[in-house]
Amino acid sequence: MEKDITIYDIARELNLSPTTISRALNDHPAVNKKTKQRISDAAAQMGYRSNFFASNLRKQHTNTIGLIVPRLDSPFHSAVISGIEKVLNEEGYNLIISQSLETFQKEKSNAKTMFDSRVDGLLVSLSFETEDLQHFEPFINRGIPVVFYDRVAEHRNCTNIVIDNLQAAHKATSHLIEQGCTNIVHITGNLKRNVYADRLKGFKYALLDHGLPFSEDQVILGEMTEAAGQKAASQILAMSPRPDGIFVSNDTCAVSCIKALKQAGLSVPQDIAVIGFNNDAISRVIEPNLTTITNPGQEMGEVAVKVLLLQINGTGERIPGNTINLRSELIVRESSLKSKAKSKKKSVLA
Amino acid sequence: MEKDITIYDIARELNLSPTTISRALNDHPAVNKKTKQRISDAAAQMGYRSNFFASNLRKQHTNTIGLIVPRLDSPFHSAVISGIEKVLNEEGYNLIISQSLETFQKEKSNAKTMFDSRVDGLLVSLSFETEDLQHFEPFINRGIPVVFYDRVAEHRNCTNIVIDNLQAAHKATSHLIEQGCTNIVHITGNLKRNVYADRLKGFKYALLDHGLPFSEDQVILGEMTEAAGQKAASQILAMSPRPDGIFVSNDTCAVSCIKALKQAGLSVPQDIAVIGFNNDAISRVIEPNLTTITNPGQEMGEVAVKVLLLQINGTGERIPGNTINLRSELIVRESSLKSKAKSKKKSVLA
DNA sequence: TTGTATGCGTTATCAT
DNA sequence: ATGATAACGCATACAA
Repeated sequence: MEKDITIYDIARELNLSPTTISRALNDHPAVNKKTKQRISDAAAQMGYRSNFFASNLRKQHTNTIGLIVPRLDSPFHSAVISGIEKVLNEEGYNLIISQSLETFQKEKSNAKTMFDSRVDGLLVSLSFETEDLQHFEPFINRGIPVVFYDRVAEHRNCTNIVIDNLQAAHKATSHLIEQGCTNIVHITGNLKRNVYADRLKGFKYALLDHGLPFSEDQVILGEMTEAAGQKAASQILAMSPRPDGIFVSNDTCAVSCIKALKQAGLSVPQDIAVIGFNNDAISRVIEPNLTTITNPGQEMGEVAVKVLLLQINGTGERIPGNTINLRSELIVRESSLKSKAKSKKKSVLA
Repeated sequence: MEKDITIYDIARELNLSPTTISRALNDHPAVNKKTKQRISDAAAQMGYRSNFFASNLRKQHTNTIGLIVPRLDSPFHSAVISGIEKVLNEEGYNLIISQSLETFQKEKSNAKTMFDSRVDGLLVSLSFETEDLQHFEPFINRGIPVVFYDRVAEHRNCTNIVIDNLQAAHKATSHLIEQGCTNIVHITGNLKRNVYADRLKGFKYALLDHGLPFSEDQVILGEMTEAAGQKAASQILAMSPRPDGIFVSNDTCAVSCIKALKQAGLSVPQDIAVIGFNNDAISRVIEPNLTTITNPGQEMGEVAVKVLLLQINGTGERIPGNTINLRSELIVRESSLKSKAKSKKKSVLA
């Protein structure tokens, strides 16, 4: 349990002032190259490590950015975090993470913790239940940039990173219609969240654009979990006439729905075509493979953090109320392919 | 951009000394109850927030713990992190995370960052390539506790949190043998890592215990990725005589292997029975559903961090070189059930 | 190019 | 029960 060595120790060792040591270690231009070298050698040799806390205390910033995420154990958010961590690590920033577990309450308390931790910037994907953005005001008021991604909300000064959910949903729904579906159900999440509200809009507009009727009965709202998918399936099975297509707002839910449907003796896509969302690994495992929409988590994380860093090191540019759209596309697999589907024997057996 | 308010501001406001404010805010017993109340009211009213950095600088600890994990985008590690975050959040600790991406190099650099960040404790699951534990010595030497989980290594002073991989593998292999398999292949990862080495041992011992021969040809080493599963499948298809059972060290790999096998016209479990590892969601989606072994990620995370916290707040107990075993069990599903498998028509169609 | 002096906000020590 | 003072390690304004 040795003692930490400080710039004072190095200064004494080299007969220099602590100031010079500090400057050299921070690569200040006004330090002699040779002195700089001597100092960095000595520092390395003596096992010096900078004290973040003293430095932060002095500089009034933390080199830490905060992330509030609905849940950690989701393939999409894992990918996002992976992207964030990658960039941040290269830039020498630290990341602190907390999960809201989809509750407003927890999200508020997380925000408070982040604020008290004096993060230099905040990355947020909103919980299902979040009602307003009050809890982020302290950041805004102090000029601490906040960037929302995926589950976003409009706020002056905050940038949003998203995909075009409306368009994606429109594409998915249109695809179902082109496959011959005329009675389509949409399973989605809490409409407070843009992602679900926008997908519902895209769903509606697509029906409209193809001259199909829309009624509220065609929308099933839920938690988008495995259990929710099962429950939705049984609701769908009870509908009459039975729907011939389903557009689900995530793959987890779509997959469990398909499982339940198959168990009930239906065949996908012949009896019901299904489309999911996110392009999780699971979508390539379910049989039939799931048609879905890509949601570039890793890229979204990278972009979000880059935008945040840009604002932190603000070279003036503010980008207020701006939204950045990332590309996403429909990946067509068997679960929606009514036309090309060979009349498999499986359908008979079920 | 208002100015931060400090204990001095509160002190001035209430005509007290900063010392008393500090004590009150830290719930020091030697402060009058009523004064305490006045102070905490004033603090709340004035919007005071403690400055971690000043406090840390003074107290010489950070209330932050570090986590080094092979990859963030894995269901198992997501679950672990979820567990860790949950406990830490309750205890008022911060978590900083970095991923080694399975390389020794990156793990070393991560460790250095963590050390420079002056984490109060470190949680680690080793990368594939890690050769030694040198990079953790600085922590040990400074009395900073390090806890390994899942991918662990023996080290004086460090606690390991694991499941009994040997026993689990033994159970899995025995199950295959009981199902009538006599020519079993084991697909696993880098044997530097305990998890893979122990599973291989369990595999061997099970064969031995049932009087079956073992040869090195029965072991396929790989990255345990989706691609690795495919590759392993083609190797298996080229073997003669063809194996009738496979025990795979993770579900991702097992699933892609099954997919390839099916594509080649084989039926699982009739032609080849398969068992995976981890009980990821994907194991309940693949057809046939995958027999697998539970690996309690969330619990492992919780236990690991609790042990770490115990050592940090060291009430004397050291638990050096100790290992904590968590329960895990075999979950039997269709992919290994040769005996009960109805001769499905699917087998004929393939 | 280098050095001196000071303050960042807290907490520990030692008084009262 | 409360207060005065110093110290944690660093970075900057100012001086030389």
